[in-house]
Amino acid sequence: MVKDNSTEQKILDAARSVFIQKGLDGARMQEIANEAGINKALLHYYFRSKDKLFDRIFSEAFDTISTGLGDVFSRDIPLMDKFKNFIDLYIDVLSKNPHLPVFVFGELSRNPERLQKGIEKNMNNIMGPFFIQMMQEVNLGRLRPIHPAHLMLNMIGMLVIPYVARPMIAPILKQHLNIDFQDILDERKEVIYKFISDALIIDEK
Amino acid sequence: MVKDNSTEQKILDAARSVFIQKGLDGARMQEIANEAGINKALLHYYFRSKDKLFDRIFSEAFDTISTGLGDVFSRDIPLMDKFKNFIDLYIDVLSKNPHLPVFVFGELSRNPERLQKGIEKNMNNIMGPFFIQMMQEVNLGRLRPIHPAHLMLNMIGMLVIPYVARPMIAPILKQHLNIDFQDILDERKEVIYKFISDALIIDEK
DNA sequence: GTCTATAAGTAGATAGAC
DNA sequence: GTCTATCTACTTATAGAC
Repeated sequence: MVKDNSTEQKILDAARSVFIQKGLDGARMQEIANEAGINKALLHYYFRSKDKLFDRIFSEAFDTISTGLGDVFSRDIPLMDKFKNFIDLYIDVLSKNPHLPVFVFGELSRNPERLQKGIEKNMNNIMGPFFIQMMQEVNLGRLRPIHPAHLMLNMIGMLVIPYVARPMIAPILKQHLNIDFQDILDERKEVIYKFISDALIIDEK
Repeated sequence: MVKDNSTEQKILDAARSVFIQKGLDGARMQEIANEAGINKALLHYYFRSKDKLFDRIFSEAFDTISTGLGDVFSRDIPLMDKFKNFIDLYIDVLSKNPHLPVFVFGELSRNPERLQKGIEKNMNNIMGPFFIQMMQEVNLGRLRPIHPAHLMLNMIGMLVIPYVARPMIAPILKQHLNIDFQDILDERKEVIYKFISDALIIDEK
């Protein structure tokens, strides 16, 4: 993540930290300057305005959160392996960037025009073949029928929810059941894959 | 929702609308005053400060989003019926308040101390019996084993994700597959219930 | 209760020295 | 490139008339 110790890089690291924690409206240029160990004027020297600096951070975050959707689903492997790879990859990304979903979804909901154009073009080549592959498995009687869009929603929901709802759920689990949320997080990969396998795969006994 | 046309109620309606759309930091007292058809001074007359007004709105939102967790799970009915009731209730709440999850999760992630104390106490009476009921079904060989905490995460994730990620997913579905997101939303109740049924229930053929 | 006017503080952004 | 000092605009909050 950290390329070097140049001022620009220090600014980006500080901006990332502050923007993701406080959001566009809650972030202060002064705080970013402090965290970068410089002053406000230098921020404006490198990035003309708060909005421009934010755009940079948001684009980066958006790229991170849409990682793998392309790579994983375009590989020529069995469907369930795609799901497994997707789950593993996504949990790894999220565990390294736990606040990313709230940040991206929040800023996107207040300003949907931020949606990047790049993603959409790449999608065409991915979604088509993936949908066809799912239809085939269904027709072969190996998968219970479900619309691919719903399945993707289900997977993404199960993947993202622990990070999004953590401040709400972690205290409840701890207080009433003495469960550490981190233990739950550690089990998510296996649990989610098993859950969708059980839901999808038709047992042929 | 609207009790009467009193000034206080007009303020609360306006504040709810603005705060949920823009968040605490993005909201402006002037905008709330405009939307309520009054001036800023009157806002401070009714609610001493922006923070106090926000607290009121957030508490209300938090109550709404934690609706039913109690009612549904404490009723003495079969486990799968509880899930079905929970899904139906939650989707109804969300379809009437589609921006609530992003709002609550966002504000809570920036300020976890907002978590209400009330919820936690009620939880004790609910979670215990529900967990026991699940264990029994598992021991009877009717449900595939899964930790109740994971199951709840899975359900909540699948329920909430369409509303949270809508600005990101809706354009993709529309552009590449010509699917209206509203059609997906209309199918969620049935899809989610079927998905968890297929995942949980052991077929006894 | 409701208004106008204004105070007090803070934000992003720039000027200009070094 | 980096700094200090400052401008301008905006925001919450209050004072005080009606």
